[in-house]
Amino acid sequence: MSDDSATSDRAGRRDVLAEAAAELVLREGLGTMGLRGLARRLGTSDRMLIYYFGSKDTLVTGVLARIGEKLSVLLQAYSAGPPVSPGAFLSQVLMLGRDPVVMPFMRVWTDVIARAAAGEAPYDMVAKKVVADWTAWIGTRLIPDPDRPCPPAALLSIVEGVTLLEMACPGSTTEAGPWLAEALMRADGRVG
Amino acid sequence: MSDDSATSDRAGRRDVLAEAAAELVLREGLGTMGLRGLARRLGTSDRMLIYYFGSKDTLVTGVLARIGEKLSVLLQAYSAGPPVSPGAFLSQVLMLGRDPVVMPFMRVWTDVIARAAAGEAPYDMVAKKVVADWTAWIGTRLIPDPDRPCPPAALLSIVEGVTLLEMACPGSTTEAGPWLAEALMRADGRVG
DNA sequence: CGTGTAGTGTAGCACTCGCTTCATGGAAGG
DNA sequence: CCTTCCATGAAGCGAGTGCTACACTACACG
Repeated sequence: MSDDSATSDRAGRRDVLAEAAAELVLREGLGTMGLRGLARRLGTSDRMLIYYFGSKDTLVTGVLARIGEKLSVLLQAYSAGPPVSPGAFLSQVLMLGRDPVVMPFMRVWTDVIARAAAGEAPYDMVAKKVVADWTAWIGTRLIPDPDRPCPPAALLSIVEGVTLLEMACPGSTTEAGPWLAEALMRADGRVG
Repeated sequence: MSDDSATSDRAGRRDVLAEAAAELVLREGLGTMGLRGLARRLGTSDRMLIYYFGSKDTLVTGVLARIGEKLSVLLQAYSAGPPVSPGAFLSQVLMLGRDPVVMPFMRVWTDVIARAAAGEAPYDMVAKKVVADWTAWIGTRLIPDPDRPCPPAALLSIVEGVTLLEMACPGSTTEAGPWLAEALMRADGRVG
């Protein structure tokens, strides 16, 4: 019950498992989320995963929520600067997406959204929150433009599209990212 | 025993099944590609699908190839005009993607690419060809720009991203598409 | 007629999936 | 010591998957 023994009670053990699963998913992707395989990699059993999480769906949503928290901590560092134009933002985010620390998060989120697009539960629910969080964050990072307000979903679409294509056909988007960022920056400078 | 004849009953029946399956997938998505469910909707049995196609993978690739042929016929009509700028092209394609006839194709291809991104066979192989075909077609539709050649994958990324986000969170991209097209068109007009 | 052969229905195999049931070990508490 | 209850392993359930073995019909050909 004391803080140093927080890992000995049930909630603590569940937390440890969720954390380990989150690290595993970031490392190896969502394809590892079968109960038996996941349990084996975590050094436990499917029986115990159900025991601690109740169902696979709550396990998945819990692990993804934890991954979301990790990412939001990471993004704090990038939210410190001043708001920027859509083109500059896209350039920053595409650069950020190639950071080896951030890349696993992009891949997991894109995978979540892809599964949601296929109608797979519980990813469809998670995806709604992920998209909402991303658009909110993007909104705070953009210079407000009363003439042509940039919908955050526009930039999110580009990031998701580039990430998806890169996952499906590695190397196919090496030129696409920089060109898009530069094109939007050209558009930034073009006044109505 | 002359089944090497071009119009053998067996090849014909397989063709009929592939065509019906293609129509079904366009109508209801790739989620309907389980052998038993697919067979039931086609008025036959899983036993017969394996009999005519040999395996599910060849069935899937055959059906997707047929869908690709259908789309390329559709796109012929849009390949008649002169090449355009990236912004104009994006505007046209995003409009095209809302055409009720073309939309099912976009959804299927995006689903294929999403499954490929997850490493699912045989979609990973199909996706490579789909991406190659799309980039080739986009390449023929763009005005060559010696200064800033637009990588076709850039426009494909946007189209895939918008489609994916729209499938996962319907309505989330209603403003994104037009804004992106207009931004790229602004960039088109910006020289140097 | 008999013999083959192409098409098809029925049942089933071997596997994976999420999840449950049962039994046990072992520590906490009286 | 005995009881009680939490954590865990072993096995299994029911439904799903792609795919196969077998039997049967209908037709072709000698």
